[in-house]
Amino acid sequence: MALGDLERSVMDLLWDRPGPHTANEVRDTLAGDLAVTTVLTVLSRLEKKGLVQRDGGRRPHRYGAVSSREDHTVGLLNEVLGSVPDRQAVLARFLGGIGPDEAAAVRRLLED
Amino acid sequence: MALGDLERSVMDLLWDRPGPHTANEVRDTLAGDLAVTTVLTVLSRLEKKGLVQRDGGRRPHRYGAVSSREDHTVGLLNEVLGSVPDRQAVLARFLGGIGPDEAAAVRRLLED
DNA sequence: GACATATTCTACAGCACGTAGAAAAGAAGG
DNA sequence: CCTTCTTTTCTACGTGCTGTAGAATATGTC
Repeated sequence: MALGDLERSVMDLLWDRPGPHTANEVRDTLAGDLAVTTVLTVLSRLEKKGLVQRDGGRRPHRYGAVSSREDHTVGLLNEVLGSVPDRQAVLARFLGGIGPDEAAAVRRLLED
Repeated sequence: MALGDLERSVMDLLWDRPGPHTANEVRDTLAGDLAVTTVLTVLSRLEKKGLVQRDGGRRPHRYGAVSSREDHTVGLLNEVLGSVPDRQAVLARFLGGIGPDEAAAVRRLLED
């Protein structure tokens, strides 16, 4: 599920700042001057997409990211890789394109 | 630039079959019963997106993919990775999630 | 030139997203 | 309990993208 610009900004905010947030906090932290209802709409859509979870126990409700930015991004990577018949071939081209420093890092990451 | 379902089908077709194709060939190969104009519209949009190139020398025009499916997909991967502040952290989680066989393949791919 | 074929223009419906007002629901204080 | 403030939900609209294709135009063939 692709994200729009504002949805993305909200997710970035939730990822960057720890803990659950109220809609008003999100609005105050976001750039620009949005209405709270706008933020609430976006948060609801993100919730429906499974990216945000809401604590609706007490008011105001608190919102937080369901998974980390890294896990979410890995999901995107696998989605992209799933759209292709030869995953290996793509990885080959990808690895061929990364710099030597990053290649070393990848090698290091594979020790386990 | 994200692709719609039909756009994706057309790209898959151009990637799977070699050589440039006419709009009619594309239409005949695609599932469903689309009008040629539909196919032409999609091909034009894909051309505008830089994914398809057209040989408009003789009629009917011939269309082909600009880059391989693998190169295009690598571009998508890098786009996804570019949206994140810590690329390395995402790669770490990604590599942690792949199977041992694929990890071995990646290791092998890094020999060069 | 008449006819067949191919391409471009124009158009529209559906959907996702940014955006927010109006209405409803809940809290808080007197 | 009644009023008032805050928060949430409903509803709505403009825009841009995509699937879809007819109408109009251009090009090739005989």
